[in-house]
Amino acid sequence: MTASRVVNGRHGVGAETQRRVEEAIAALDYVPNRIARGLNSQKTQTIGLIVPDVVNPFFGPVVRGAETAARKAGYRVLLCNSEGDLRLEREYIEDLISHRVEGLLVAPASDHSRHSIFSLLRGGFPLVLLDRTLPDSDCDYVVCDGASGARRLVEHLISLGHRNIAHLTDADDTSTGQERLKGYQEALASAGIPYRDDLIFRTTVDQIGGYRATQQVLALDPLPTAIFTVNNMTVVGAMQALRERDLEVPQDMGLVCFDDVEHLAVLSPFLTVMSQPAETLGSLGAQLLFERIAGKAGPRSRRIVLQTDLIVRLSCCIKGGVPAR
Amino acid sequence: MTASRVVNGRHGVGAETQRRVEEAIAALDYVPNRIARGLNSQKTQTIGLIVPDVVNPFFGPVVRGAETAARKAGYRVLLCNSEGDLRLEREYIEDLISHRVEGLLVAPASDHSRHSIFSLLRGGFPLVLLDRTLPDSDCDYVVCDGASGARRLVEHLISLGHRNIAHLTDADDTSTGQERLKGYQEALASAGIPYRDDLIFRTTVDQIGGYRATQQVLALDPLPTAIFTVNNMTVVGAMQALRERDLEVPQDMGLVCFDDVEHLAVLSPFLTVMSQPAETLGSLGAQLLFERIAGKAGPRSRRIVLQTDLIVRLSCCIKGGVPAR
DNA sequence: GATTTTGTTGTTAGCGCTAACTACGCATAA
DNA sequence: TTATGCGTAGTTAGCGCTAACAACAAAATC
Repeated sequence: MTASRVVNGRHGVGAETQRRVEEAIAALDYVPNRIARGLNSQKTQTIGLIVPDVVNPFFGPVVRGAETAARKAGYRVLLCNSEGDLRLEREYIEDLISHRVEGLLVAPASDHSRHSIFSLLRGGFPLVLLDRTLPDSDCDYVVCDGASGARRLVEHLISLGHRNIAHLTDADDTSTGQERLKGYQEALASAGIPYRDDLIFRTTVDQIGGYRATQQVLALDPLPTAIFTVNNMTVVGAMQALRERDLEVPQDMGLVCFDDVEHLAVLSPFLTVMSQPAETLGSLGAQLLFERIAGKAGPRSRRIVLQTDLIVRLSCCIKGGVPAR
Repeated sequence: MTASRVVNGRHGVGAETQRRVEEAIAALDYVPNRIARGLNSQKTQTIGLIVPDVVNPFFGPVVRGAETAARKAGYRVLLCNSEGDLRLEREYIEDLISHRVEGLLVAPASDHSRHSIFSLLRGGFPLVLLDRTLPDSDCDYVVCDGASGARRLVEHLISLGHRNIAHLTDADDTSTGQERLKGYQEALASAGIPYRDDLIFRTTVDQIGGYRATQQVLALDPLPTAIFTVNNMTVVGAMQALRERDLEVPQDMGLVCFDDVEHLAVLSPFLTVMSQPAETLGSLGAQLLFERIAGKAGPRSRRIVLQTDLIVRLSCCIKGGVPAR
């Protein structure tokens, strides 16, 4: 007990005793066991963070933001890559609870994630959703304003003369996809351009999905003059498909997307994008979570919506104007 | 005890009893407590992973590789970003030990990391170094062959006619920097080009460091015809500095570096690079670590050196030949 | 029928820590 | 002197789990 007091810097230990304990600590290379401490305090100083993929240039900064905020709050982060897979996501959640994380930051795979998330976490377990919301959910989240972002992005295309804009998005089971589609529709509507269902291409929002969807776009006649892809992975696949067909961006096809990639932006300032504050999203999410864990949050769920930034580069600005199609 | 047997799927429980226990588990939303299990088994099913920065396009895949391998082995990963800071790195190691991780994967900040790493981990704690080795270290590691990679990269430049090649590297306190410099020197030597100390620019190997060092390069007279930067962050800064001075790559200056960036490679296949198998490095490191943890590894340290791939793109191939300087 | 075996269930203890409390010596106050 | 308070050190118990063992009934064996 006296040793415990010394380790935790509590008062009520004589100077001589303290010295002897410290001596023993040094001699034995003693490191306090947080596992044991956690067992009786029910505090593990650990949170779980589930993202689809750390390598995704959007989620990398999210992870860093969350981890840095966690460190500052004295917490460690158990990182999990769900690969956007519901089964894996569920397995991770279960396992993290078993590891007694004090809270969970989750960027859910899709709307269907709500089954695992809310069944496993019923009973007020501290949870903050990142990037995406879930239907019928009443919990804290931090997301970006996808509708406004998409609207501004598409308005930008329209202002350049584009009328015929394809949109590559997901299977309509994520809040991000739904919001961005909504923004796309709003922009068309306010410009008086009719919405055409055949310009929406649903796919997996990764590189290969973007590639395949773009192949479908390129089968259209007439071709659209621009493509708006739902995220940074899809746009890579789109670029591949365009290059294969010897179509130049922006001369033959305008191209814009959500998410900026920092390195890319410097090395090749090319894509016009809607940039999301990913690192802020991660650190704010962590902050909300720690407030929740500390019981300082109140019963109402807190919803933070971050604004996005339009970054205009070259991928849709055409000197000779938009091709007539 | 009987409940414990059911939870762990041990035999020796009657069918009826098992049913009743399972019923209770469901009714109570019972989730086994790994913390308590870990306390008496001394196994937490957890490893620590320390990298300078997950956002770095090299370390992202390392983390994913390690995490995926860990999941397959039934382990979770505590992720830490050391920011290349020795103090922070030390703090993390201490904390992870306190969290009783069963082993540690570390991409060390620099040669100086060995003080914290080996003082904290004396006594055979399972440890695998990633990406960089440490001087006087006798422990498992997985790295890439930096000397050979750098040599081939510089030989490529030389084969294109470059003779006057600047090299941006770090403060000579990382094995990666030392190896790559060695490769650079070897390539020059075997081509009979004298090594010039004034073409080596030491800096922090991040974007701003690359930027500043390149400004110094551009103060040379005559200018070198190509720059070889030690990694993917430095090259971004270099590109910035070149652009500010209206120097075109490759017409006015050749540019090559270590590390490929996947998205970038597709969106803008521009930089000639030496690509490192980052994800493999992470997953192999994790595998070595789990063998060590399981006691299957033997006392000898295992050293894995992965080969790198030269990817030739446009950033140093000049149609009109190398400018005479 | 007596003994052994087998299968099932329960008990005890301890992993390392700390909240809550007890014990005790010493100084101060009544 | 006795009562009171304070500062320091130590005891007990319990967090949730499981190894090791004990207990017991039913079944198999002698």
